[in-house]
Amino acid sequence: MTRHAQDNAGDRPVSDATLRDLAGYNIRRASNAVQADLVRTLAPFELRMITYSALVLIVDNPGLRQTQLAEALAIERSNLVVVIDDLERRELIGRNPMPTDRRAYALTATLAGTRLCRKATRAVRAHEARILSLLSEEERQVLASTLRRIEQAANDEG
Amino acid sequence: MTRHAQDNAGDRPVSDATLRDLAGYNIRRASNAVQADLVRTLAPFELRMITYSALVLIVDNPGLRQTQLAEALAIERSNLVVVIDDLERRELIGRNPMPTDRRAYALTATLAGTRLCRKATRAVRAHEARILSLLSEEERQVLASTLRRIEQAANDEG
DNA sequence: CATTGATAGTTATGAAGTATAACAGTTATG
DNA sequence: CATAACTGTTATACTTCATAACTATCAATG
Repeated sequence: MTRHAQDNAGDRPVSDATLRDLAGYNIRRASNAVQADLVRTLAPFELRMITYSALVLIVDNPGLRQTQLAEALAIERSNLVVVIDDLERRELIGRNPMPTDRRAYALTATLAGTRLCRKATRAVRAHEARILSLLSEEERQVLASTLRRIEQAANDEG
Repeated sequence: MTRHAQDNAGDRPVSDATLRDLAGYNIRRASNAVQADLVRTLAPFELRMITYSALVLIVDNPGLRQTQLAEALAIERSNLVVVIDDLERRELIGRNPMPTDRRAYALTATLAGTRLCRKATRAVRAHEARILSLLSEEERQVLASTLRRIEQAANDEG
């Protein structure tokens, strides 16, 4: 594919130049690396990525329904159930009856849930500060905006 | 967590402002979206992401061993086996004996494999051109370089 | 050169993530 | 009121990913 396709019988370093030209490859590699690190950051709080994300959204959007939350997290309703079960069992959130709709639950964080969320978010921010220490504030802004445009464009393709 | 934590009993849009402040969240969302789209692009070639990536690396680095390939792809040796099995069954690559080491295989692409690789890469590039059409050439370069620095920093954390 | 330890590829297995279908209870609609 | 649609749930299967254990082979050391 690229210029230097040479015999690799010896232990030459493997060239991934073709793949490095692809944005999808670079995004995925970076995502995996950051993700793995985030998992370690959240482990002390006994939170997985999805559990943490759900908790944040519940704290920020008290009263939302599970269907809304699943959509915001871009996961299936059915897969959200165990996540909510976990958070509820640990009394970090509550499933409250909705007066207007007896099918749905209004999700709200407990005081403990709000506190844990705050602590975890501080840890995640500290972690990101280390990861992004090489980037200027402007570069971070540009990165965020670029990624959002890519996400948008990719979703529109479907 | 953020400024506007308001009751969401109605159907207000869900705010993910706290998570959007996190680079890890933005990277993951963009990665998932692009990934899903890439899967669709590769489907006509009956290639999955990992199978495609493996094929590219074999074409670009003829003669490399499976352990080298697994490391380059950042997956476990054991999980690479089925990928190589698939490519070999379809006669896109070959496991050749290594004269210097009878434990290892020298992986090489067949003519059909090289051709398929070229066609698939063209399709992926065309797909990326659509996804990235909103970005200037300079923005793409900046993105690639930024992502690589992040990947590097995150890996160094471990 | 024999023994010991490391390495390449493989297999089996389990954990985690993800997608689909079906169901009961409830709400909305014609 | 009857039908359709929606909410949360369960069951299920498929994919991805990591780990341990195994065979065959190579490398190193006494």
